Parts: sequence; structure tokens; C-alpha cells
Amino acid sequence: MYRIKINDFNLDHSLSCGQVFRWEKKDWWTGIVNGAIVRAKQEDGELIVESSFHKELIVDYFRLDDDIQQIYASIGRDEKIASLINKYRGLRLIRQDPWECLVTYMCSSNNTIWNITNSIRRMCECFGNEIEKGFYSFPTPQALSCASLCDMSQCRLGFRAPRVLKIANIVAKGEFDLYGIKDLSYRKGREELMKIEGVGNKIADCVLLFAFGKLESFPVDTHIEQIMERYYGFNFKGPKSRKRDEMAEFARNYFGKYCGYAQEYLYLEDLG
DNA sequence: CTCCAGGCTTACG
DNA sequence: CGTAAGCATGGA
Repeated sequence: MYRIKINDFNLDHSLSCGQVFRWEKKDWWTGIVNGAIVRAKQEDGELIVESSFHKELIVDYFRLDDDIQQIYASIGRDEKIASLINKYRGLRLIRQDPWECLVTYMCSSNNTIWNITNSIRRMCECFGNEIEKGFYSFPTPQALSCASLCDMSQCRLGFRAPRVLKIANIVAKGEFDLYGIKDLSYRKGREELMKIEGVGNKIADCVLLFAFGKLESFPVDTHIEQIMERYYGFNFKGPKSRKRDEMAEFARNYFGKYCGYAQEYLYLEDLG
């Protein structure tokens, strides 16, 4: 167990803003990072962590070395976003594992958060390893590539199941360099991710933001769409897909290179 | 019953 | 090219 002194970090906001799906709060927050249990809680401006990992990995996972003051100054373009920064101060992006992030957000398409959470939990129980009683690792590409559609049916992914199995097979065979995307630019990484069946611009943006730390990514979903309409008077008439493209472009120009952080504050506000 | 949920693919003009 | 239906599943 160790303590990390850290300003402008809020563990509750960071873990309950919808970016991660597998952390649970009792007294401590409990989650699985890189296949091992991590417990964390926050007391008196200190982050208390119980984990077999070194402190550096935890700092990296919670992005505690981000210069959040500079980010706030950069995205704080008006009093609306400034009030959200104030309201949810300390919400930080989390550096997720790319594979888990990819599969999780592939499951998110046309789905509810409740359904996504349950599907992911079932996948971990069926195809992951039990690390500790009741806690399972996220299934590796290899583990999923051994599964059949029939095996997967109990996870209730619906039409997403064959897409997940397909990319699991491709990654397991080493035919898609998922982890190599971290070295690509935002645009190039997006191009690569969108070659995956079941990954369009929104899911690619989520993976680029939550796993690869491309902060210029601004995923637009129904929640962001609604709050951007409320906050910034977006009333683009036309098909949904074009409307979302316009919003993302606007946000990149308006909030700047850290717009991914702005997205998370807007998203949490819309979750309520 | 119908509609919608952190969208994407396919097909049609 | 750009746009609309269809898609599993489950809750409101």
C-alpha cells in the first residue's frame, strides 16, 4: 500500500464518468489493471493505492502527471465549460489497455451503458481468468479467438459478437498491430482503427482518447450531441452522421488540442 | 406495443 | 458520392 499526494485529482469523478466499465466502489474502489487487482481510495488530498504495481504505473494509469492546470486553461474557453471544470474538478482521463478498450467500445454501439457493463462482465467471467474470488481478468485476444459464436451467445453481445470474435482472431494471429497505434498520429491511428469491422469514427475516437491518449479526439455520441445542443446551440439540420462530424470539428477548433478532456466533462454533465 | 440505447454496415439513389 | 434501413438485446 502506498499514498500519492496529488492536487486536482478526483477519483470518484474519474471512475464514474463513464469512461471505464469495470471499476466498482464499495468502501474502496476495486478494479483490474493489466490483469491484476488494484484497490484505491482518496483521503485528504491523497490517493491511497493497494496494488502489486509500482507507483509509476498507477501514476500513468490515472494520468496524474498530466499538467491539468494547463489543460483547464486551454479548454476553458467560456463560462459554461469553466463551470463544469469547477463542478467536476479533478476528473482525469484514464489510460486504458487498448485491447480492453477496443472491445468495450465495440460493444457500446447502439447499446445502453447498463447492457455494455453486463456484457463485458459476462465476457470476463466466461473467457477471462479468475484472479481473486469474483474478480476476473479481461479475456485476451487469444482466449476470445478460441471461442465460438455459440460460446459467446451467453454474453448477449447481439450483432456485435461476430465482430468481436473476428478482431480477436486477427489480433491473436498478429495480423493487426493494435498496440502500434500509439506511435501513430491521431488521424493515421483513426484510419487504422476504422479498418476494423464494427469500428466507425465514434468508436475509433473513443479508443484513441481512452487508450492511446490522443487528447485531440472528441467522440460524439447521443449524450455529447444533446449537451452540445443545450450548451452551444447546435441546431444542425440534417442526417445524424453529418451532424456529429460537424460537432467534432467544431469542438476541435473551439476547445483546442486538449478537447478530449472537455468531452469528458461535458459527458459527465449529461449523465447527470 | 413502440421507441431508444456511448453506432456501424450495407444497400440504394 | 450522401443517406436511410437493419441490426440483437433489454428497459422504459
